[in-house]
Amino acid sequence: MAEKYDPIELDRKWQRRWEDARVAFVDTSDGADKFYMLNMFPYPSGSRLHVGHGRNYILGDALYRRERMAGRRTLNPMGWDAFGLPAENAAIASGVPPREYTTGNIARMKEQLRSLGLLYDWSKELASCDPAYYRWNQWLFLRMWERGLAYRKTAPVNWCPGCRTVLANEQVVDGRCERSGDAVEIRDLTQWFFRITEYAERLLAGLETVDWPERVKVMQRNWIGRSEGAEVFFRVDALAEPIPVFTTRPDTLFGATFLALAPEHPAAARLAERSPLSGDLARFIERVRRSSRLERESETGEKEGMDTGITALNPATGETIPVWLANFVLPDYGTGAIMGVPAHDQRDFEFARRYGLPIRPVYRSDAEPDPDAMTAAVPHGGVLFRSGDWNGTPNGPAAVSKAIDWIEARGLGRGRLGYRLRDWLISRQRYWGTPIPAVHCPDCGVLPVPDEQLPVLLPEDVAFRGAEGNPLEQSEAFVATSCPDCGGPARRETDTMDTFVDSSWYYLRFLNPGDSSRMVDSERAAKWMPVDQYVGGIEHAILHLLYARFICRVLKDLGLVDLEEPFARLFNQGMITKLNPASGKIEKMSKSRGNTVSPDELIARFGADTVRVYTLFIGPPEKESEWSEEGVAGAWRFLQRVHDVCARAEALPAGERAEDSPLTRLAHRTIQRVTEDAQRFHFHTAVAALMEFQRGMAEALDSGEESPGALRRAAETLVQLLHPVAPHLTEEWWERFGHRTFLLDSSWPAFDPALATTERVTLVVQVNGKVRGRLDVERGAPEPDALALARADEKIRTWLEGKEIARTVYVPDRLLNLVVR
RNA sequence: GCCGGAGUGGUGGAAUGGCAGACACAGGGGACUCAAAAUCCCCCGCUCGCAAGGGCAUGAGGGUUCGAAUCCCUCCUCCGGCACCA
Repeated sequence: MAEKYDPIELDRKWQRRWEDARVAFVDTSDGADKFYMLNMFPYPSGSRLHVGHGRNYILGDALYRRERMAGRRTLNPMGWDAFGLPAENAAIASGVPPREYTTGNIARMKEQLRSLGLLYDWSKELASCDPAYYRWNQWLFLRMWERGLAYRKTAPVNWCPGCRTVLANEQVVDGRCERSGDAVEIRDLTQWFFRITEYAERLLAGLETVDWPERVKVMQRNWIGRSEGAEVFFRVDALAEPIPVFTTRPDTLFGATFLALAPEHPAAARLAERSPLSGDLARFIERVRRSSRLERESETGEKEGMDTGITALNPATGETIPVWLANFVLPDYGTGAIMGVPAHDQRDFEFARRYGLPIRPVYRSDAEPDPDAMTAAVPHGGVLFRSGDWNGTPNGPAAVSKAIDWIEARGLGRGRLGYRLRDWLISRQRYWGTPIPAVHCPDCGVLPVPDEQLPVLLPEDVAFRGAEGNPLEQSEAFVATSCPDCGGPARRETDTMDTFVDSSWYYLRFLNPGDSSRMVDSERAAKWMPVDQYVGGIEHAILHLLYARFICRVLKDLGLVDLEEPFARLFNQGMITKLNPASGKIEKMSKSRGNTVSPDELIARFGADTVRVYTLFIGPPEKESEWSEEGVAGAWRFLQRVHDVCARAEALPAGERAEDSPLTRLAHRTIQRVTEDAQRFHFHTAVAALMEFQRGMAEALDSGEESPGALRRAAETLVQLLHPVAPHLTEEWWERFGHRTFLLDSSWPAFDPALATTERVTLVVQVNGKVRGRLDVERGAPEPDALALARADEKIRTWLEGKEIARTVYVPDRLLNLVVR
């Protein structure tokens, strides 16, 4: 046998070769045969990657190499989502400046990616903390400000005490900060927002056009939360302006027996002043405002309210109804005010019962519901009654639109859509992010930084003391500026942008990373966008993916790109899990749980190819899979065997034409299987097919029944098909088989459908649907032949004894079913 | 509660209307070796049977079909999302 398989040496050799040749470089000025594939760019964390992270990149690299061999000019860039809290926290903890910390992490992480044999077009590398990058965040912000898409408002916002900053709605999970887990407080603050709600309809519509996992699309639809309804105006006797109410059931307007306002509603305070219960109301408003999100949203939370003593007019009945403040009315959904229809809405019902408010049913199925006997709201159903002109209208969408028409005709309101989606709060009271380019002038107000002054640089000579808050506030050199309008002394905005702004357009920047003249190269974007295949974790199902879709639309409206959906196809890889010795349970692999496996040691011992083979073989990539140390050894053994069969085939002469032989047929069948599996990312079954192929080759080498040419060609096919999974070993053999160019640059093998089959097939014979025998027949054997063979078969004959064949079902090359009586 | 996904040997999984368990891992047996490691070969769903062979089996129950892990209905369990959103 030839020399031993030395993966460490091969890793070194081929990683250097690929790098020296800049194999992954793509000229993006040319869009011919383009394929843009992208892994979500990572945060350069201070801890080393574990094999769970590795799955994402290995899968991406295998896809990249496969697409490339299939003949596409494939772009596979990499960059760094380099702003964010950990670097700043590290600075507070250890005094290392965030930039230095981040740069060091990037270098280490890059080396780790390289050691896995991952190929990226590093000529397009970018880092979001680079002023050459983040200046375009600022430029975009200014354009959005001009169009009213970026704005400042004072509102109750989410405050994370642990992170000491506000958060977007999307970053609050179950009332807690998604990062730190701290309970989120509600504070009234003046903050910067992006008007994503204006794009709600377009964001929903676009979901129909992308090839994404259904669950991600469902999550986004849920998050946007569209509902159709109407805005109805209620005249309030103490106020000049009527109060608008959003409802999805305007058809129940005649059943509205009270009006309820969120305590945060701007009219609430004014009502309190005019109310005889002024003091009590003010205290109630204060108490509700101070409650945490956790309390406000908890399911057990009591519905609490207070009568303002002021009345409104039900616009349909003309009756006087009381105006209440209620804690269950949310300030930032709809109009922050509701009409209470206790007969047909469970929440309103509970509220009405608690405070003795009247209940007035307007839908009846058989008998009229008795308000006094009701123990719960009556579902909408039957027909309307006690509803004037609408009486007799059956429940359904027609009733709703009839009501809207009626309301609009009388000027009492209008049809409207409601969304659960809130505007994106982008300001952060932290240092390590893009400075928001605004100036506060005592005379002129809040003004944009002029374009020519961009970028507003993040100062790097600041002190990190922790509890004192954003170091930018302490940096007089940063804060002190002059007003762009009057020239007088002014102060800079010290909030920075949510880092999700950075990641919402980076995929475009890979096309012109060094371009200091513009944010996006529209021509190249036209040629290369959208990203054909995006790969990343499910944790960004809403956050990053929603923001990126939004910003892409904004860029379209700015005329910079001509598309709405940046990511045509999305793939979410499943997590890697492992037994956690601490808890005894199988859990997601993570540093904090202490159940990580480092790829570094495995690479040092078995080489990168083994880690790649096992990672891809572990299971279907979209599902979570449990890491097993023993499984790694299996991958290693397989590569060893591949090495052995290649070594045995090395000395054989390359054959001329493919002759028809069992091995050739196996090769073509394997090409077909691997090609199809790779197309649906199922490298685990592709590897299984290659394992069978390898064994078939070993047997053919032993038997001596195959020609040298067939053996040698099979070895080359094996090496080609295995390349996306195990690039180092396969490049080595490709070279030793006499090829002068990279295997990576070879053409993916094509299969001949006529050869991707065997000549003889096993025909299953069933009697009454049960398998009773198997026949070895020639492919394409006609039914009478098969039937004759089955009748002649001794085993099958015993099942037919004394029976009459009533019917036969014949599926050529597969099965013969004899139905007997 | 609503929506989405999943449930197959000891384990990861394969098969998406036609041989259930490919390919691996673990386990058992053997070869090589003074021995060990490495490597290679064989066995490996449950059950009845000396064997030949039979029966059962893809969360549970029903249905469609010549034939169901796969399609339909009812239910159970687990995972994920949304949920006081008017």
